[in-house]
Amino acid sequence: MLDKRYNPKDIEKGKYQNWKEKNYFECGDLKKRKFSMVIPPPNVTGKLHLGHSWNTTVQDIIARYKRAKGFDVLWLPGMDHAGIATQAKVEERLRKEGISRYDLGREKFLEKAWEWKKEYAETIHKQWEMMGLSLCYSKERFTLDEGLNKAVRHVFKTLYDKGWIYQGEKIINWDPEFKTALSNIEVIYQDDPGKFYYFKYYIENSDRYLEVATTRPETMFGDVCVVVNPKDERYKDLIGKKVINPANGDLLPIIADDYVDVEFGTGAMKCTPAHDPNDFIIGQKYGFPHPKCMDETAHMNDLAGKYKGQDRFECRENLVKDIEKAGNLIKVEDIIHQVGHSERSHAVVEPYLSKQWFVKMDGLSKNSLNLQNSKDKVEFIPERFNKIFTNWMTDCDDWCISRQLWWGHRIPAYYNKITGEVLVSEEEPKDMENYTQDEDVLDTWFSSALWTFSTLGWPEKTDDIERYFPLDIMVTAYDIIFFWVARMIFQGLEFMGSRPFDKCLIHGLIRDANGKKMSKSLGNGIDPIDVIDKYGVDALRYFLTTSTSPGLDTRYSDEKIAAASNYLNKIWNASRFILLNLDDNDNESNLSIDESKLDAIDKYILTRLQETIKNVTSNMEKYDFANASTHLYNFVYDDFTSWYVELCKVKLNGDNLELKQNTKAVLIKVLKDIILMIYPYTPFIAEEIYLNLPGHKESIMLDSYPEVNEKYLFDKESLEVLDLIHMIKDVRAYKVENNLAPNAQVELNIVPLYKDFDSSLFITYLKRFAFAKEVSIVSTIEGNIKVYPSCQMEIKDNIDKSVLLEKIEKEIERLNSEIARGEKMLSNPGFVQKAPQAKIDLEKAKLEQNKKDLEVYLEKRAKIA
RNA sequence: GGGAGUUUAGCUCAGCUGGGAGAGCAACUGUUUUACACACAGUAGGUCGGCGGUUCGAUCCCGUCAACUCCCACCA
Repeated sequence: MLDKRYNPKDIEKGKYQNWKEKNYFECGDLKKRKFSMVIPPPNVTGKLHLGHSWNTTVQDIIARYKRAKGFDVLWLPGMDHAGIATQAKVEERLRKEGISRYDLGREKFLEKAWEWKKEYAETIHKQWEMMGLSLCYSKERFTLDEGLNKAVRHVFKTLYDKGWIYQGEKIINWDPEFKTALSNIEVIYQDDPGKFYYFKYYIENSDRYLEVATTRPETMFGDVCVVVNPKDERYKDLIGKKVINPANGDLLPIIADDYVDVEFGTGAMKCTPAHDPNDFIIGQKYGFPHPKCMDETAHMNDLAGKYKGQDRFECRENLVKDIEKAGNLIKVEDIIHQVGHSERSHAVVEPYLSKQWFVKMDGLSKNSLNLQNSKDKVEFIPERFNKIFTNWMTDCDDWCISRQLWWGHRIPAYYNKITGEVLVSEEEPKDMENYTQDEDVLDTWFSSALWTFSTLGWPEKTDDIERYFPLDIMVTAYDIIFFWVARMIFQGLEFMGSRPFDKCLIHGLIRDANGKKMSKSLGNGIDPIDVIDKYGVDALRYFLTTSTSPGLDTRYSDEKIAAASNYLNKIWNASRFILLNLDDNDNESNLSIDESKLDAIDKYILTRLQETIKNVTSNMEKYDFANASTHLYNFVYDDFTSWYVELCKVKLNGDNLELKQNTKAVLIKVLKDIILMIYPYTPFIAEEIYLNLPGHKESIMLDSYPEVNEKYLFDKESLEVLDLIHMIKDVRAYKVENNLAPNAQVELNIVPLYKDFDSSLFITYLKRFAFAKEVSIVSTIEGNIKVYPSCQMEIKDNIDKSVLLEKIEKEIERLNSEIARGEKMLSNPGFVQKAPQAKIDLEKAKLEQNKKDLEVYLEKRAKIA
């Protein structure tokens, strides 16, 4: 039997281990239709946050729902080695012990990194368990495991042979802290305060000078020329002459190029090919060299003369001071400008000329765009994210994939020690002694991009690939559409020849109560574990998946979790009440519904139940879990606990044993369906209640999702019970209005409006729930009248005529305005001609009813007056 | 500079293909009614951001303006 209180901690205990041990999470039943998903692999860098909880709960709901719907569900778990992020953490840990990765050397360092991975994998497993995720653990993968490495090598080699992977010397985004190249999307631009320095560049052998402005004076040591616009009248005569670089006295030619904007700054631009992508293009165009003035840690090199060894910002400051002393500083403007920072280290990214590996994007993106224009496209939910995806695909730069790190897939390129020739090969060359392997590793996302099929054993031809690829759905937040979703799509297309998943369900980010992003530095992060401790995991899961709208961000709030918890408590207690009413000999068979004995109230709840199953299911199918849950919530509160369970108490306390038994059967039936529908959201409480129901299976995980049953749809009885409910409400309101106690006794008269009106139903329940001393069936009503579709009701009282008249007057007024509205609508030729027939009929019926009601009230008024 | 999203009750948000706006929390009144005070019964609260258009009819469709948020973009 259920405890008096819903206590999440107690009921969550042991369930997960049990499910896991019984292999309920595993897939492989070939008799069933397959449904497959892979988890977006979390980084092995730390604890999971609420964003993960959200993302994985959505998937768990899908997995559990699909299993209950009879699918063979593969939900593949795994983790990401997260190159830069993890390496940074490991290095940080080492630094605390006073050692650097270079002290250890590559091999030893990697051992440390694997230790780290092991440690954090354990943490992540624990958190998955805590969240109740029904993952197929037997299929678990890691982005750096042997199989995935094989896939990576194969992909690299294939694309290289095709010419779609190449090595090139380009300006890339350099992270001077982690000393590695980054891809464009790993750079975060933010508005930083900066300075715009205006310097005098004297014309050679002249007193005249050119004003040149820059935000990065330290790069002046890498300058090769000054560029002006050929149309710029101010400088026309200077083109071809030379100016003196105020940083080092070098002579720089003045050249002309359209690229320079006459309006911007001084109209004269210094050009540093090795430290700026645009300058690089200009440098190439005019055949300038491209000297670098910094080393890989963004410290100045030989070119910077006396500033050698200084950090770039230190050099900037010193250099400006020196130029000022020399009288060549004109002014300094404070500006706010966009500065690129490394996504991981947050260091200011240095555009830097460097030899790196790239993935050529034009062919891959064209294929993806074609896919999205075909009927085989990946369906984004919500759809607008397709546009985000295709916009990005339409013009994206080549993808820089090499990273100067150790933790990751090492690039399968080998350089001949003598000739320097490059050999790209999936396996080490046989004469390895003649080769050295490329030192670099691949961008983490290179392996993540293959996650949808490499995890199934590709490039081997495995049964899992055959059965589970392509995946049915991918669930992820919108912030990694470019990093991950896009790359999975083009790689899936390239190597598997099809979209990697049919649908891509995009959700938002979780924010704090004020709408701010949760972050460590702000200290506004919420640890899922704390929430679980306080409210239980079911409440957290329910909150995460129901108080959100597709594709939008959501705010965390304690109140919302508390509300979820209250809801679960409600279900708990309703279950408890129902179970308390069972006796020892009740079992599955004597609790099956006898349809011939259903009364109006049973028919009402069963009808509403069918409608609810229909609405919930259709929303589950659309992956709209918020909407689905709302339908269930309303049913649970309004129809089931507020009315049906309350009304049933009459029958349960009565002495009609047959009726009582059938009522219990209906209660159990409705409760069971509710539990089965709430189960994907809140598996723990659902399992606990489920296991207390008669005729339960070994676990709710083995039962199936409720289906609509046409034989439980009843119109007339539903309508009558609805009227009964309205009557009870009206009587209650009447009492409040007249300062009567809630349980004050009243006398009621009822006029049935049709022949087979079930008067005993109304009498019984009005007595109990409206505290009616007496309910009489009459043919006409003298006093305080209320009108319903199936009957009229009078609350007998001795209010004086004037008050009664006033009330009737009010009602007449209301009806008149309703009738006026209806008549206006129906006499509008436009409406009658163009509105759908159903709407016209509805309005006509409403008008008729209102007219009828008005007549009743008018008659009443005449009588009293 | 381009693109997307948001704007509905005091707060957080729903509102499904256009046909008289809803929930949760908060507020107010009442109730220890034998599942639940984590509850029940009831009440109050909204020119659905502004303007214009389409339509018989607009919170919903179109245009425009405003505010906020986010993404993308090489302006030195």
